[in-house]
Amino acid sequence: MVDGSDASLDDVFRALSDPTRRVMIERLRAGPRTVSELAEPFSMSLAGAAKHVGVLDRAGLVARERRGREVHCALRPERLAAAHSYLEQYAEFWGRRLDALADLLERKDDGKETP
Amino acid sequence: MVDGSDASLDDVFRALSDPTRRVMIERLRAGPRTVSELAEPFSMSLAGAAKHVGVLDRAGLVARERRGREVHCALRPERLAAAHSYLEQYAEFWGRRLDALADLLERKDDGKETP
DNA sequence: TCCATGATCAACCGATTGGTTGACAATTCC
DNA sequence: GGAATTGTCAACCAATCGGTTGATCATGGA
Repeated sequence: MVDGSDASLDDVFRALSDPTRRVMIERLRAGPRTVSELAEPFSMSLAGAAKHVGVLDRAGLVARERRGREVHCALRPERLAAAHSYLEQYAEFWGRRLDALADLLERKDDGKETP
Repeated sequence: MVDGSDASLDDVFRALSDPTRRVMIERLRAGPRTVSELAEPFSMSLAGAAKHVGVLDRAGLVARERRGREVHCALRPERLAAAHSYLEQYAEFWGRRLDALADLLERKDDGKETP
């Protein structure tokens, strides 16, 4: 179900709403990284960056695994796919309605019974 | 550019991270709605709901247009499409890597130079 | 063995969030 | 004109967020 009240989407979209975290995710596309490696591009304390990784973890977007004294992180695609497929609901909309939009606003609202 | 530091994605994903706002967006798929109509399903003050509409507006996800004493809202697909195409970057990832993920975590990290 | 490294944790801070209430403005209807 | 409807605005509140610092802990390398 791709329902609007799906609580797990809250966390996924929230996690994606921060540019620091999006950059982390993008770097993880190239393969696993340690927390320190993920933190390196940012002028930020390690603890701060590790918090971001924690958010990504709790959102289910990355998996952390301790290996010795370092923690390796890998991208988990499932939740990203969930967010993607949520938005997919609207693909039809922006294909079909792109031009109709202006009219709906400027003229009378004719859309209420047009599902 | 579908870059991680795109500031407008911040607002879009942030707007999508709230279930109230996702429900509003989904109802707008069927056609334009007034602020009151959007507020109706929720046990929340009108002012509260109107704030959510404001967030959606500032994120570029809906367009508001005052018509008489009511404000009509319509879905604007462009930014939704932007978010969708951002996630599209990863479609390749979850296609190609779905099975590789477990290995990357359990075994040595072999992914660093595999873009 | 000693020390530097990698990471987490707890406490704290200012800013933002989601929500409320109350006042207000504009429009519509009688 | 007067009253009800629709919506915004400002102020406020508790909770959360993004970030810091300092302490701690385990591990790895000299």
